Amino acid sequence: MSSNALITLTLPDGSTREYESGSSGADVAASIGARLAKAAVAAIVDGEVVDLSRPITGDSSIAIVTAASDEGREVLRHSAAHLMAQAVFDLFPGAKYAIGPAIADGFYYDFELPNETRFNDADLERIEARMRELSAEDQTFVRKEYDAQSGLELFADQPYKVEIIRNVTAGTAEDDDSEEVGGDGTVGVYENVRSDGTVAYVDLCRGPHVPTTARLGAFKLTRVAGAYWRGDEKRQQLQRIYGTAWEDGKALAAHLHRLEEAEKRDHRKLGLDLDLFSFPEEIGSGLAVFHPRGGTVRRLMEDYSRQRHADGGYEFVNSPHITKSQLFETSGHLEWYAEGMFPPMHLDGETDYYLKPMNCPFHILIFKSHTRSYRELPMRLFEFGTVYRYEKSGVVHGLTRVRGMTQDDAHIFCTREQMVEEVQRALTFVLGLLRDFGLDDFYLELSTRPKEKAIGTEVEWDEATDALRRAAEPMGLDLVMDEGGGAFYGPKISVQARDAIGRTWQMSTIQLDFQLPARFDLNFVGSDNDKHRPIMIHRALFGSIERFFAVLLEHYAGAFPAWLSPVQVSVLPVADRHEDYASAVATRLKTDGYRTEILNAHNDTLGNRVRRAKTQKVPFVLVVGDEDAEAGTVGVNARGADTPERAIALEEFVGRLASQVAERG
RNA sequence: GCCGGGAUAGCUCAGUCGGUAGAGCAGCUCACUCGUAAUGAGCAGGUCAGGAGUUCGAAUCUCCUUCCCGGCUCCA
Repeated sequence: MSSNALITLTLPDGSTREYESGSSGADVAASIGARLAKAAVAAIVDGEVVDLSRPITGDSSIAIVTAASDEGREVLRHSAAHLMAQAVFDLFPGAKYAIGPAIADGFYYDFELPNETRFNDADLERIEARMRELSAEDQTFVRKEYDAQSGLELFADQPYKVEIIRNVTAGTAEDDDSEEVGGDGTVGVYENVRSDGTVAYVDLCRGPHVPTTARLGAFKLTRVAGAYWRGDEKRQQLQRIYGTAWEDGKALAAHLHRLEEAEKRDHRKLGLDLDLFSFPEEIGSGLAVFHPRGGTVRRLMEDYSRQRHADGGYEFVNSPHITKSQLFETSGHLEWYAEGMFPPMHLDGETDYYLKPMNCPFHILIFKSHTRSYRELPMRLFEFGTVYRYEKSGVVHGLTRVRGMTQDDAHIFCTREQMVEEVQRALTFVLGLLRDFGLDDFYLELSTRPKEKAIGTEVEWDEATDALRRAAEPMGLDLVMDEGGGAFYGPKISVQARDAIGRTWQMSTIQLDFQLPARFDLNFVGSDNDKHRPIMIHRALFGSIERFFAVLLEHYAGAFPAWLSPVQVSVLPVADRHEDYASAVATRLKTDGYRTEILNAHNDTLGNRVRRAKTQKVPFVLVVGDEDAEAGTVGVNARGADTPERAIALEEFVGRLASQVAERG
């Protein structure tokens, strides 16, 4: 093809332009405008994101990627990971590098340092400073392609790169490898080239990258962490450095600001500030106590849940916290789940006792206490069951990951014919319940048979998994697969909820189980007078009350809706002489069951008391003075309202509060 | 469990070179009695997470334990 052959490129707006064959994205950007050329970091040619410098040799569609786009930021972050690795090599000679992808909001790179050296926080500053120097050198990212053999030679002293190349060429690539190498057998390599033409850094990489390191400025290294090679705890632990990178300083600052805002919602901080719960060191890791205010919220959650379960056809049961080991031997927990259990209590001359990590075996025994008829099915047994799990020390986290928790747990015993309908019914039930608590953005996840820890046959698992899928599909929600994520006894559907700032939380789980009924030899008498084996559905809707509490706390940033607020109304007399009236107002509210406190004038100014109530995120602050005592009114300062209202008739306020609470607002 | 970082008053934090601790807020008392996000003064509050070691002397240096934070793995 001659150098002046023309190609036709189609721009995103549908217009076409002609260029010389071999023109690059950079040429196209420059021909459109100087500003675009400056902002460009990559190009999308026929749907594929490529380097700006990649020559285009045929008619194509093209879009210029600027840094301020999702694709652009990904390129930026991936390039920043290379820059970081280069800085690490400069400062830590002999380092080995593994993988360094872009991730949500940032990037990381995994390293192995010689002599078991570890990065510390001070190293992050040095590495970041070195990155800035390298960025200032304006090194060019240059793509090269090699065959596999040359690639292996090039990275001969880099065992992780060698493993990646071998995997790709052997066709056994793992997911991460596609970040690094193209799928066509060629090994893509990027070099960072200095202005004098020398090569400063080489990496195995699919790309694309920004044109030069000077494009990378708005970045920050955030933390250092251990990470297992291939995410496998049986393999080498590497040193991972996380960073974030953005199109400009303003976007970086905005990101850091978002992190700060999310920190303000942290349930651990809010739990302290609002006096809801604590984790006394004396009790032990992952074991919470709920204070009166937190206890109130929890009671309200439980009360509402009980009412819904009663309406939903559940029967209430109760079971102890400990049991003889035999029960968990029969259930398979001691074989499959022992590492999640607290060690046993040894009693002289008796069998061992265990704290329960799950409620299911107990509910099974309740089912088994009689001969059951098909007429009793589906039997739905519900309990707020407190369980204890020996979580590994590094995973305990606030209320979302604890060692003692209460599940809103139920086990549904039903026939094979009923199971799809029962799962569907449970899904509908949970979505309604979660919506009542103010969550309304969901998707579903279907977790399948674990690779190693699973009981039962493939056929049973397939049937159970298929039943869950059939139940989930009509819900009209996205269904995401989670291969290998099921429990040891059955697959599960989990409901994932997005909160007010877009984070997702695993809430409810619904599991279908053919195994435990068999292990416990459960049966019921059918209409044919024969024995049949029931199916079991395990389901917890809040997940755990502790976790759900944390999710709500973060979702609402501590400002619980009025129906859940530990204190719904604070009554503030303007001066001591209004105490009697304030007391009368409070009594009136308490008569209707509203949680009301009085903040008296003694020792404290009105302004400060308003502040205290507002800080505690009380939904309604009532200020009562001479005019109110005279007229039977209140001043209403509603949470979130711009200005307080004056002279509202007490009964009018009560009505307003009543309707808000009734609507669970 | 693994890697990194931590623990000083109820909370947030300061504490220099190793010489046994300090502030603000919260609490209590008194004064003030006030109409919508911090009135003033005073008082009290600490085995510096726990233990061992080094030292004439440890909040400070070393080791162990507990607990917390950020990740990895795991998970409701």
